[in-house]
Amino acid sequence: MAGVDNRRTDTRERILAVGLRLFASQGYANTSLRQIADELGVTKAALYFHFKTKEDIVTGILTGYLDGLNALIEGAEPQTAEGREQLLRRFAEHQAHWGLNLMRLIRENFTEIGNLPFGSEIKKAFRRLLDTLAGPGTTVLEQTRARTAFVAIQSVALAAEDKSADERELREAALTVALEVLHGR
Amino acid sequence: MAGVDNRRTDTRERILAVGLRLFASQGYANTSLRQIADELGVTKAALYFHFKTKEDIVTGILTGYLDGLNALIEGAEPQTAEGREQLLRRFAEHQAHWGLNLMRLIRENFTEIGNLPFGSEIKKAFRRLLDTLAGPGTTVLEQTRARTAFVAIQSVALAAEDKSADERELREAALTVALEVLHGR
DNA sequence: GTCTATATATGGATAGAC
DNA sequence: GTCTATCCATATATAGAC
Repeated sequence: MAGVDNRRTDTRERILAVGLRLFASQGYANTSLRQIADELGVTKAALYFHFKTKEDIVTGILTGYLDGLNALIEGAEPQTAEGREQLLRRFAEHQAHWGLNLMRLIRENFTEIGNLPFGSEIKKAFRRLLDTLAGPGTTVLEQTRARTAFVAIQSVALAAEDKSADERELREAALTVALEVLHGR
Repeated sequence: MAGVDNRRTDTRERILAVGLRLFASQGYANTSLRQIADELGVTKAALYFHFKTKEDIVTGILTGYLDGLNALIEGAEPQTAEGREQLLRRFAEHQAHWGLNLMRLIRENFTEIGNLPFGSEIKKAFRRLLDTLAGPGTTVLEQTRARTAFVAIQSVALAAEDKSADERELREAALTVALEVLHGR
């Protein structure tokens, strides 16, 4: 039957999970394949059965996130204030869905990730998101509002680092503030 | 006379300048001493006359920034709303004074920098700044406002990346939005 | 799918001459 | 203050056995 003989068919997923955690907490360049392999109880060579390069691992971690982000932007209605607020809400949900470690990997390792070929796609998506969020025919002040709303959502990862408050409460507060700043309350 | 025979007494400063630019644009781990040396037209070994380790270079880059930041926080009056707004204004000036590359080095390489011994001091200072900015006896919502005001100022570096708008205008808009978000308009 | 062994490159750092 | 030469550790990646 399906699912019976897959004792280690999940190795690929486990590599992605450990890679995400280590990349997020130590940085991409500072995390070696040996470290990932050790945590999984395998050797470095085993990783190369599942991924051709180190970069392929981080690509595997980020690809679903990027696809969802692009879908968000694609489906937005940037002409109306309601449509832009809706986009901001969906972005907040998207961030919550992918979790704190992925948020940290992207935001707090922005240079490292953004300089990778795949990472530049994420940078492009972020820029499209900011432009869409700001709306058409935008002033610098409106662009600043959109950007601030965007980083307000992202900053949940910063707050959740060593706070006693629970993540859900932090997300709700961040969304509240982000929404009110988006169009000047 | 002083200043006559200093053809290369400024090498130390030039190392810091090139290091800042490369660390900010490529990341700390991804920038080799060889690359810094090449841009200066010297060899790696020459760097070791001026700095004992690679880490000492990034410490030299960040130390003035950290001292100024701590002085800001020390001199703040966190008991009143006016005092907290004043702190935010001074933080904005401080960021402007140290420039975009240093802002990027800290914010967009947060994991790499923050995991260095010296970098953890900056993380601590940021946390003190956030706490001070939020004021005494703070709710989650007020903490979120303080954090959002903080990242709004930081996000100038993100905006200045490929925009035609001038840096000064971006800074003013960021401060305006940050101030209005700090205490809920 | 995972292992051992190894090729190959590059990094930070030091010794000692000039 | 800068150079050449080198040490040494660690990194990614591959070959081939099991």
